[in-house]
Amino acid sequence: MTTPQLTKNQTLVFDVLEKAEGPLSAYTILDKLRDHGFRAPLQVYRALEKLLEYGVVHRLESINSFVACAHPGDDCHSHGIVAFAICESCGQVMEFHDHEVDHRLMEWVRGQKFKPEKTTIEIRGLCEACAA
Amino acid sequence: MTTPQLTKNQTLVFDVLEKAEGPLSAYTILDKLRDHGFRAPLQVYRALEKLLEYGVVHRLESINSFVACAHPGDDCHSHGIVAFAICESCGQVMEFHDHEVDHRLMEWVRGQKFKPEKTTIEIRGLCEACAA
DNA sequence: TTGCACACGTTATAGCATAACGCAATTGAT
DNA sequence: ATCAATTGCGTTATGCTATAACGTGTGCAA
Ligand SMILES: [Zn+2]
Ligand SMILES: [Zn+2]
Ligand SMILES: [Zn+2]
Ligand SMILES: [Zn+2]
Repeated sequence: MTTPQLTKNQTLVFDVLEKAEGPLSAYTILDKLRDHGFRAPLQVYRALEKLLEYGVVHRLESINSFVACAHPGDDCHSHGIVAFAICESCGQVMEFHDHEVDHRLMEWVRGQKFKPEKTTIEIRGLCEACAA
Repeated sequence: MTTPQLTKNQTLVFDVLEKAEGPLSAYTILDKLRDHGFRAPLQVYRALEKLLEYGVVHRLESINSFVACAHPGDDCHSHGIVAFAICESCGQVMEFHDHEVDHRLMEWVRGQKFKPEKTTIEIRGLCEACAA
């Protein structure tokens, strides 16, 4: 997916996510953009929808939040499943991928003749700093 | 986790999930139990909390739903990560696990000194019947 | 010009989850 | 037996997450 020129709202939402320390909920993004004229959740959700489509933002299903892609310009997303480690204490997110994991999962779905559309791998726990 | 005797509400919720064809949302469970005296979401959520703790029910993070464990009595959950394939057309869920996937993910977290608490693997797509 | 696609704004509503209070039953120690 | 702690339960209220439905304006191509 090639990323077209972002619109004004898409740029605002993306900038907020990029500058954030960790993942943000849609409503948190909304609050951060009230000064820029945002008034309603849909303004955020519509921008997020496009940013997700372009692959520059990821949705963390297990915490209903969104995060800027940590590998911009990388082509990893086109040939692999993205995985996340999420610290439940400080909110830090690590994005990674593992071809062997991808391969095993895709072997399994192939055996089941299952047609995958979107795969979620999220590990919640404590990062090194917080576990100490 | 050994499963103690379930309470009345826990039994009702679990029975609904066991008899269901696929995953159910908490509010769908609530509706199915109104005839049995359920009036409020908390009655469902409190039962689910225990059932999840006992490991007899799983939560599907990507679709905000709950499903009865497909491997009752199995000890797989104690030494591996559970994965799900969810058909977005018919709602059918396949629960499986793959030691190699577990191993690779745990290798990764060990390398990062990340302390995992709960891992989610969910593949959304189309089952064989629905993809045809 | 006309039709279409798209971004945007707004209001309302739907869907998911928990806080906070109080009561009753159970358990386990004194 | 009594008291305290724990647990389950019921209820009301609230908060968080997400989308439906309607209308506006703009740019572009047929
Ligand atoms: Zn990414
Ligand atoms: Zn941390
Ligand atoms: Zn299971
Ligand atoms: Zn299906």
